[in-house]
Amino acid sequence: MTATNKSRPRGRPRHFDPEEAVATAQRLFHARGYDAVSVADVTQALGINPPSFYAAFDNKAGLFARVLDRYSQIDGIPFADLLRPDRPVATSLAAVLEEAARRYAADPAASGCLVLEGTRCNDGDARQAARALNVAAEGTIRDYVAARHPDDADRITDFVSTTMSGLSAKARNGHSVDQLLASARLASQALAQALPA
Amino acid sequence: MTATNKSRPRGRPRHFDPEEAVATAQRLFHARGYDAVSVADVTQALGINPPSFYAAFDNKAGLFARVLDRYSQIDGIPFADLLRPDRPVATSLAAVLEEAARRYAADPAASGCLVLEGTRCNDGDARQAARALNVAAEGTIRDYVAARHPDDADRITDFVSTTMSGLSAKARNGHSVDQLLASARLASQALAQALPA
DNA sequence: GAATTAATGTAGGGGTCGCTATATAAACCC
DNA sequence: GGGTTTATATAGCGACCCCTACATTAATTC
Repeated sequence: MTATNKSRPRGRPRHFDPEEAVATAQRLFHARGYDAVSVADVTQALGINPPSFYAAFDNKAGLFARVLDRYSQIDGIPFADLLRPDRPVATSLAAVLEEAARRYAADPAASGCLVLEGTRCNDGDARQAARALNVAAEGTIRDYVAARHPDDADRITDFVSTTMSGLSAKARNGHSVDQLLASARLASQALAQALPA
Repeated sequence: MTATNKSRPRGRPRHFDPEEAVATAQRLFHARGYDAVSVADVTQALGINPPSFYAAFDNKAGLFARVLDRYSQIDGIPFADLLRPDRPVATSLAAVLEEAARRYAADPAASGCLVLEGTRCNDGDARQAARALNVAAEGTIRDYVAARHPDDADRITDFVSTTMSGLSAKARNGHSVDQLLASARLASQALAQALPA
């Protein structure tokens, strides 16, 4: 499967797979939020003891950073695919919002956006890691908009980001996919109006 | 000032004013969020000891309920004033969003909406208290919209609520009043388009 | 005055938090 | 085998969490 068949490293071999561990931790963090997941929760879910955890991930925020990277690469919104230069900016942004609506409510056990929710946790390091990814995503959006609507890039990006934050928050408060989609489409109407093709 | 001059009650008189205490606690909760404020933080800010706190407010969530009531009566958005029957529904809702944008970023030390942020904390009782107020506010909006646009009331309410959640989240992440106002106005464009006067 | 009522201050219980010191176990190389 | 390296398991530290038992103080009523 995922066997990396190099000659084994020196000391005692690991009893668990760090990649699987990150995936498991992602589930926990996404379900309950960073603050509500304790290191004990993680170690128990992994069937390991605290020293193994700290040897592999340094600390709780370190694990969260790994989780955020995995999330943005695997489960995050594929901005590169959606922000296409061959169609109107408003159309691409509408696709982003629609994709957000679908993903944020797709799994009731992991609602909302892990990054956006992470930007609001009570741990400074974890919050900063999430904010960095959030800033990067906003930068991607802003650059895309600026290429054709330079004067509107900032406020359009703010609006899209604000809407996504709202969608994530409402997903966590129980809104269904249909409800989120309806809100996303209403927001997209504003974009279509503000960004004439 | 606020002296309620009735004949004093029986036992030893209180050393602190519960109303002032609620106001102080509101500041703390609004600044840091429910989870990040400890009972020790509150008692220290009030200059009292834990037993006095628990005698007056039962527990931390009990204090938060008092704070939420005070907030929604004094610092919350005045829906009754803004949702006026003498102007277009979309205009009233735009006024609500604009008011939210202004309030959420007015005080950098108390950004966002205390109720909306409270609906996402990690304490069940506190969360439920906040959600009850949120549900009530959404009901007010829904009833107002339904009077003239019954078929659109649900989705419009969802959209307004989602936008407010986004504004609150972004306020807490550092967006300025101007940024929030711009986003609120873009959202209002969608409302104007969806709800013809 | 004595009895009653209620809020106070002191002190700490019981629990969870993130994290670690220490010793042991399991692989490697020679 | 012996020596080295690395991950493990056991056990627990110090800090903080929400909350409370208990004796004391300050007001009332009688």
